[in-house]
Amino acid sequence: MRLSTKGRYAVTAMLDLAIHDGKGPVTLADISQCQGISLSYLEQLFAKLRRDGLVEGVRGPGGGYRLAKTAAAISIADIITAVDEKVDATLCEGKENCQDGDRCLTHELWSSLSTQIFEYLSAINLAEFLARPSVQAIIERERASQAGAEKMVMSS
Amino acid sequence: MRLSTKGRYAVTAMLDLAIHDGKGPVTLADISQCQGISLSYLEQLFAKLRRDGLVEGVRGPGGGYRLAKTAAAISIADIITAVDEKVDATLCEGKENCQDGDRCLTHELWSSLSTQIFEYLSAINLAEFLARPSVQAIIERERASQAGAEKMVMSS
DNA sequence: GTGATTCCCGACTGAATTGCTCTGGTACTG
DNA sequence: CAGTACCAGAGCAATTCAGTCGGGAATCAC
Repeated sequence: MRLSTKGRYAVTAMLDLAIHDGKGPVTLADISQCQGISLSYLEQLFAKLRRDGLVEGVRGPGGGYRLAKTAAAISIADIITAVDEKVDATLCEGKENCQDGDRCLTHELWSSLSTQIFEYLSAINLAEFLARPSVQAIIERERASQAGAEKMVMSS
Repeated sequence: MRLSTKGRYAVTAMLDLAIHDGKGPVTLADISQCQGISLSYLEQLFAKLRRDGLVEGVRGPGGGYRLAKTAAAISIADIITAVDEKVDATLCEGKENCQDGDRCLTHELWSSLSTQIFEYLSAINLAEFLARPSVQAIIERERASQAGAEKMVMSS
């Protein structure tokens, strides 16, 4: 269980998809431009998200990515474990029993804590997260600035 | 806020110190042997822990490290931030307002989540963690094997 | 069909970080 | 003073991060 910028990119992008859920797929180019990260790097992240069945791609013009499940069925933990391939490859994978016997605490103490963080993140799904007031405020602010830039779209 | 093996080493070592709290300092050589990591690496970690006022060293024979505060006054978050110097240096440090205006979710969504994890880890202190049944079970098992190896100590 | 758009896939790279070693100190105690 | 233990810094192999490049394959508009 790692918690790095890689996971942040993935979570933010997934939230982006969740917002546009039901309103057509979102292209990686848009996410790339908005988040300020390279398109190829995003492609690598989404390849993992796709392998884990979290998103599905729609090819061709007007295509992009959309959520493969409902927003409520995708947890933050799902996203992070998908991209941050968990390397809990501890030195002693359960077999070590600390046989020198003096003062020893094995990794079990840590994994106990790590599991709790994982369960905590598992309890948060995209739909619930988006419904939070603090998050809604950001989205509303986004929507306001989006209306201001609507002249660029010229379709609707 | 990162969550890697570095933090795990530190937390596990600090739990080790908390268990032996009041029973004399613990040497790094012991922790090094038991956790299976190098002594110099441990020294680096403990240098950071000491700089943050979490532990204090006792020099000379019979010396070692002990907690600088009570176990209840040290949270897991304290330990992790001490060794895992937080690099939440996001690209746009609050000033970016995502002005291309289309579909954009900034780092604020992530930091909202990151803050919650931090607060969650802040709420757990060493004393409370050690008092948990699952952790106590491990300690008791340790103590049993320690009694088995008591012949090596020959002092008590 | 043709071409444009978009996803898909793999390899490669420079920089940073991790985990660790080595060397040489300094402070304290018996 | 000799041994134990902390303190400090350079350095190093492996891994990861973030990104680049180049080429495919599916889909839609025409």
